[in-house]
Amino acid sequence: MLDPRLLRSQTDRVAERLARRGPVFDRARFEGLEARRKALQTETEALQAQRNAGSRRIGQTKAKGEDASPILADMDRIKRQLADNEQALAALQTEFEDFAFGLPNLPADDVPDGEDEGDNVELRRWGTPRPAEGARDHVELGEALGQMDFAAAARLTGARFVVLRGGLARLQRALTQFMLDLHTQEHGYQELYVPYIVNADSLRGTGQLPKFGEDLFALDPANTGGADWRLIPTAEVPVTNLLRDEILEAETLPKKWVAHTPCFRAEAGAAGKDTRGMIRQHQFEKVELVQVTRPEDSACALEELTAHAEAVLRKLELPYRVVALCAGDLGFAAAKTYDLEVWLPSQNRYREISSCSSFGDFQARRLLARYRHPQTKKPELLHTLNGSGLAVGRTLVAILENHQNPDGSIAVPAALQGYLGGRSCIGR
RNA sequence: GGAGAGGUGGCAGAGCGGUCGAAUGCGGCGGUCUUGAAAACCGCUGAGUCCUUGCGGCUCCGUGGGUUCGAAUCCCACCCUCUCCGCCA
Repeated sequence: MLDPRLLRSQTDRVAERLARRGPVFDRARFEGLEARRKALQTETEALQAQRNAGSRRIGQTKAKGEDASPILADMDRIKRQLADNEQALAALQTEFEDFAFGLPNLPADDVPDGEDEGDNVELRRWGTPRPAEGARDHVELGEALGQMDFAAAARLTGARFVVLRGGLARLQRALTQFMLDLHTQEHGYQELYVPYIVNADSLRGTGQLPKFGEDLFALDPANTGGADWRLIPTAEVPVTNLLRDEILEAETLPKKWVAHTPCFRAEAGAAGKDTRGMIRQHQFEKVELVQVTRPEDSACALEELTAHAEAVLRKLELPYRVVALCAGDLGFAAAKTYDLEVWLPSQNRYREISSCSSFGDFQARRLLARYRHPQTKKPELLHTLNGSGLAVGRTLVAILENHQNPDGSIAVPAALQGYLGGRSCIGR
């Protein structure tokens, strides 16, 4: 969430920066809420101070063996008024929090202007895109190999799932191992294993709740003791929430974590989009990079993290481009985002395969994720970043489409062959 | 799933319903001493938040309710941890 103090003290500036995303900030509503909160909170805290002072006096009076009943009579009035005030304040605070939690992050100053996807700015390209002519798509290739089966998955579960067999199942595993090894051995990340089911507090911490609950699969409360547990939509949730309510020592920073998890997305509102193939599934594998830095280091860390994700594409010999998202296309919690888009010849265009974002202190504030400043010794909010490194399912799609041979077999990039028992080709 | 014990500051660990945000120890920071370090001694040392920024106020002792003028302390429910038993990949 945004800094409430900044919101109050520099409302103009905040409104201006939020306006770059579009009409997301109802300023009149904010100012109304804020005026009521201020009055009510000040009054309530004053009453609490009276109550505390009165109670103390009663204790002292009784200790001296004197009669405390005059004070007690006065306390009755304070008590009743306080009960009313506290109730009203709690309601108002809930309303205020709902409002504040609904506000997206401020775009970083160097984020390009723009309303939507069309205004994103391409920064660089790598590799030579394979022409669309003669290129079969991954569904055709996978099914012809007899190793990618959507019909079977539909029978097991429903739409937007897949069964992989033999070489392609192994290819997915190989891709995962390759990515983990690259990030841990060459890029300095620590590998984590984390729960795939998280509670509502964790989802609030990273910003999936309260706004985006419909995109998450929820467990039956009958099986959770009534708790609100969801399947993770990304490893970002359990990994970043490791910081919740923590105060880290400065010398332990930056934290660089990598985790491979399945990701579960209800994809509410995506009906009709990418219904063919493995591009948009309810369940997919992802290797996620997370960094936690001091505030002054987060800008560099984003460049570094993006380069780490790019390294995967290069080693897999997959043509891609890097795009800076414009203000209007930024995700809710992001201050700045680079998307990596891999070339898909069957679609004759680049498709997102990784999204690398800096969140500034937006997530850290919700999480109360802090570090102790070496000079002031005071806790200060950390900066969080993450990016896919990469989405494994989409990487598999890209491998198939970019490295297909005329006979329908798939050439295995050199970097991956060691993970496939030395094989250089996946065929029937 | 059953039985028992327990959740208090960075850690360990006290805490008769009444100046308790909380003894004490360790750790950390600063100082004295020292050529330097250690030891010893002295002092400081939780977090969040509000406003009229004051040597201010409020909130926080697993979570949520309740009793009370007043709750870390009493009552209820839940969560978690540990030990033992059962079950299980």
